Amino acid sequence: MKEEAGLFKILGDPTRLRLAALLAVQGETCVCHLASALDEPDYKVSRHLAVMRPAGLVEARRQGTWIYYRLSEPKNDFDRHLKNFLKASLAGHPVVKSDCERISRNCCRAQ
Amino acid sequence: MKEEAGLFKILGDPTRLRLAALLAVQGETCVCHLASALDEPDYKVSRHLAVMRPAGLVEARRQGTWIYYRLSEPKNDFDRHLKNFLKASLAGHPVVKSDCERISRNCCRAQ
DNA sequence: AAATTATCTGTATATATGCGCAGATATACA
DNA sequence: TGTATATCTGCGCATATATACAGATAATTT
Repeated sequence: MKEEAGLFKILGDPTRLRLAALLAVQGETCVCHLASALDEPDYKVSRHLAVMRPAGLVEARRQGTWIYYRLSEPKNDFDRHLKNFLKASLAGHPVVKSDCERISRNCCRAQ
Repeated sequence: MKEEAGLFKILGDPTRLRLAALLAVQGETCVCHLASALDEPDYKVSRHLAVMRPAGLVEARRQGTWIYYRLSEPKNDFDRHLKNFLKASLAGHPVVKSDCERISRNCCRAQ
């Protein structure tokens, strides 16, 4: 049960929950886009992603200077339920919606 | 978003997650049954319930010496999704199953 | 009224957590 | 090689959290 609780704990921080919701909605996104979406400093976003990563919540892929993060593919039933829950319960949330809109298209040279 | 994250945070402790799952499966249960189910001291269970209560996760009802706790009725879509998620993702969990079985029928005089 | 059972809480302690700054690392490009 | 951009991390600080013990409160029973 400790593992499941650990996932809840990680999502129990507003910044990390916003990141997870954003990734659930937007799919793979680079750090600078995530930071501009949340309007938070890059080091803060990076720190939180570094917490989510070893827990298996997100995975990263480097492409040149940028690092793209995405929600991990669910590895078991709990993960699957969790991912569905995140998307279903937060996709329509005002904060998530405005985070999506706030993604700056010129904070880095990607796309 | 702070409110939703707050709920995750509260469930991000193994003891509280077990309590929530147990209540989701068993329905209304008194503190001494919960404590015996989790095999944890009553004061510990009580403390954690006291954290869950003001967050609107659980509600309590006194009946004589005993206090029965139950998951609150969902007050919005997020709550509804959360409750479903808890039940769907944890009802079959080994820990939750054995917690259910460990509920002693003689730790107090209720039923 | 005293004893019993169930539940809660004040306090101390140890540990964990989030944050911001400054600097490090990595890649790309001129 | 030097510069710019993107990302990460060591560190110190302030705050939050979980736990255990002892004692408090509340309802019940004798």
